[in-house]
Amino acid sequence: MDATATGSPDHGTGTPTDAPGGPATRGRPRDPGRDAAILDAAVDVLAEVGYAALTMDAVALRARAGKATVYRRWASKDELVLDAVRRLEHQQVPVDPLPDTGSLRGDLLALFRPEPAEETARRDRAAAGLVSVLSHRPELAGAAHRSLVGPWAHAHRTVMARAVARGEVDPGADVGILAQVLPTMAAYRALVQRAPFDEAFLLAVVDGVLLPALRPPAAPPR
Amino acid sequence: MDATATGSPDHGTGTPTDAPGGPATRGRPRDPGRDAAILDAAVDVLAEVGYAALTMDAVALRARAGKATVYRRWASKDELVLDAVRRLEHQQVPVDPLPDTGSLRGDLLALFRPEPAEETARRDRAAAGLVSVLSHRPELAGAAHRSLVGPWAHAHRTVMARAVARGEVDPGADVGILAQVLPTMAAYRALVQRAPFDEAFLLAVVDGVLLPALRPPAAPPR
Amino acid sequence: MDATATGSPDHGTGTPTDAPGGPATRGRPRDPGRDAAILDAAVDVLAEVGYAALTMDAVALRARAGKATVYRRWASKDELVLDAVRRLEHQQVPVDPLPDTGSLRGDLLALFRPEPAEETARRDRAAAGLVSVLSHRPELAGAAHRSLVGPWAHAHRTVMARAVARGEVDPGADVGILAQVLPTMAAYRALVQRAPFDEAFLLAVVDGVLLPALRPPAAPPR
Amino acid sequence: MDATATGSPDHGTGTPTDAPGGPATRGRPRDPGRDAAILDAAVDVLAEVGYAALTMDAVALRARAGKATVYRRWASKDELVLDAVRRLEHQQVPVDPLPDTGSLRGDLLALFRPEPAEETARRDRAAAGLVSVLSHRPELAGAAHRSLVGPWAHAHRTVMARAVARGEVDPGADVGILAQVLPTMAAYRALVQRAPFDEAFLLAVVDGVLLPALRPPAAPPR
DNA sequence: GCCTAACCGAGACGGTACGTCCGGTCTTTTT
DNA sequence: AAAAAGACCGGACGTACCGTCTCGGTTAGGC
Repeated sequence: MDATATGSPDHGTGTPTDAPGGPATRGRPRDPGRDAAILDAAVDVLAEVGYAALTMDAVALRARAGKATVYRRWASKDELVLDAVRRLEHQQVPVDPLPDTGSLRGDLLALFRPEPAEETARRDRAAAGLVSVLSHRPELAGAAHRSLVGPWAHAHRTVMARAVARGEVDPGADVGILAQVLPTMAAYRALVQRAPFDEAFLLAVVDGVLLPALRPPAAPPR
Repeated sequence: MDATATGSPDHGTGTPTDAPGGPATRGRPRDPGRDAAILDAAVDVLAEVGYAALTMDAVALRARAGKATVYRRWASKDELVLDAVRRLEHQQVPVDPLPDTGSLRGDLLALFRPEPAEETARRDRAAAGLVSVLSHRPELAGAAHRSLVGPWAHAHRTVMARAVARGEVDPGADVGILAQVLPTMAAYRALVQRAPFDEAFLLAVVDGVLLPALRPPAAPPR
Repeated sequence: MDATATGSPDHGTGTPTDAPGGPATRGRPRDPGRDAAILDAAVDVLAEVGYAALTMDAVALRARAGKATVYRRWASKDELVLDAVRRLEHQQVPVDPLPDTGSLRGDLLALFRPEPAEETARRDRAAAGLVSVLSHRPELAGAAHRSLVGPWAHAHRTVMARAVARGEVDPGADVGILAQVLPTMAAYRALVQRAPFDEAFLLAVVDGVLLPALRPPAAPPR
Repeated sequence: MDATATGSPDHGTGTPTDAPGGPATRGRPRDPGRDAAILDAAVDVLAEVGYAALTMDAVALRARAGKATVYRRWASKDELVLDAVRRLEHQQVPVDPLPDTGSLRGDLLALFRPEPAEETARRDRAAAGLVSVLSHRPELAGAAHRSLVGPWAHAHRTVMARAVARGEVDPGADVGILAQVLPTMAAYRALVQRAPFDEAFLLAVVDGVLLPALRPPAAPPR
């Protein structure tokens, strides 16, 4: 269900008769290399001309693929673009080895790794594409949101929970909502405002919003 | 420059007193009523079928206008839709008489006034349109952002400044960034996430983020 | 009836109150010079770009006239083009002083006056226009035919009648149909075939068709 | 050159054996059935509403074809209409078994075979279309003329030559031009004058022009 | 080692919206 | 009231692109 809803390639492993005893994969199997080639082409075209001017023919041509090969994997332009954007976003969420600097502020800042300018431009074009997809297919909004800010929010939640465990911050803080603040505001910047997500903004949010809201409720000794 | 950048209708050639001895306005002048009729039609169609299915022919037909009359004023579908969205946004000044309940929490909650459901649906469709326009013309992102969250952020800033003046909150708080938190997160919800901006979310942000971050540093022992 | 049917300009001498005692020509009278200016412009445009590419705006622009001024005189593009063609054709029917060389053959050949090549090209473009008008408005076909081949056929009829009176030709000949042969074939050449109406063709028809058909029925002395 | 000049559908790229090692025909081949379906639809629409009101959308709709499929074969409305007219003309070979009644007059009259009224109307609309095409593309005039009057003139020439061989007519007659008289005048009637090509006219030309011009020079004393 | 089904590139296909152009009408100001 | 200028409605034009279908040809299995 998730695969269909989010537009990821429909790898035809599941034929109608998927029952035990009859996988019966007859005929030539799909070339898995085409998936990546098409997705790469889509990312390139998206970054070069934007969503509005992206055509399926152009993607197919650049991937040296036929249009049928594309449509066998993605049901529509929107599905393809959505996956292309995801590929772009996914490969740069830096939360795989979660930083652990010992302080909450250090962790939060470390989660933001500046990227090369070239990559930034790429992401900006992709953001335009994603936004447009959402306007065409609102039912994908949830999936896109989860995929975009979900990992970031999860990382923030983890880092904040560790700070709580360390006794560094207010144990009664609403970590659930606080963990969403920075990812959401950053996503809004990228998708709608198109302003750069620079370090100044990062510091303003961390030092002006998150840390004040999390700071312990006043030390007993007055 | 403004006209081009923002897509507003390109009204004729110059003011009546163009130049000394100038030819003045010759020929039939543009009918200003057509501007409004077309924009209204665009807003209607946008609200009914959304951006992707909005057709210039449909707009022209509903406005009882020829397509040439539409294209004489807006150079493309995107320009027209952008103006239509703007009209929608403009006509809802969110906080004309700024609430003053005496407490910061009361003010913040009062700023969120539930609107009739019908109006909400209308604005949601329009938001979809706006988002799509942004994906086609990223250079308009700044203007759209200012018109969407600008007024809200300004209202929040005022309310917070009053709380500072009352001595209710931490005078050293970064009101500049804090005033953006709720408007930005709300806009993200509406434009990208397509989740309802309901009261639960409002309370979570106010009580979990804004008030904690603003509370005075030296709380009396609880 | 003829004026309306053929599209000649509707010179507004006849206002609704044309009754005796009340000519009452009120308001600014029509500028008769505009008729000629517009017609000249139409002829020029027709000759330059042909019927298909002739636009009313182009004609009005070249005549330095407003479109309303054109439409006040001619009800449609077809009517105007028809008149333009007529002006072109009319001014070169050379039958005003009917030639009288003393012999039928001399008269027939004299009716054909070679024209400068520049004028020929003009006529060719005009012919295209006429033909197209007829395809749009078949009801004008009769009028166009009468105006184009009518004068020529009348001239031929006169010349042949004189030959009959002189006893030069068979008195029982069907002059009615014979007088149409050359004008009709010439018009066909000009309008449809677009072959030059050159002297060779003229001689072939005169010497191969008309004179043989008209020659006296064999002299009594064998 | 021929294809372009005449507007016939542009079938694919080259013959199967294009060049040694050539890429041969790749991709889905053109469906030849669409050619005929579109042409048929064009003929129908032409006959129903005439050239001026013929719409490419109407043709495509009736042929259940997309507009791209039409424009892939014909570059413009004119090209398509020309081919449609040609199809109409082609399918009426006027004189397959040449009549041989024994007399020139009998043969000439027999060449005119009345056709069903329905067919006449069809051809008349088609003639209007042909004429209009000529006005848009004068360079096709020659071809149209050859296809329209060529076969008829050829038939007349044959019949007249037989009469010469029989000694029935003047052996010195200019059969070349005489054979064109009736076809040309008939075509003029149909295309320009829009008068019916009725039997009265036929008899007038045959008895008033052709037979008198062809009669032997030494008639027995009447 | 063949047979067969499903793959692949290429591109034609139906449908639909785009933005342009033009015919004929209407509405200004100026003469 | 006519003239010049030009905006107005309606509708056809030719282009572009989406998603589907159909070619010839290739590439795995299964027999």
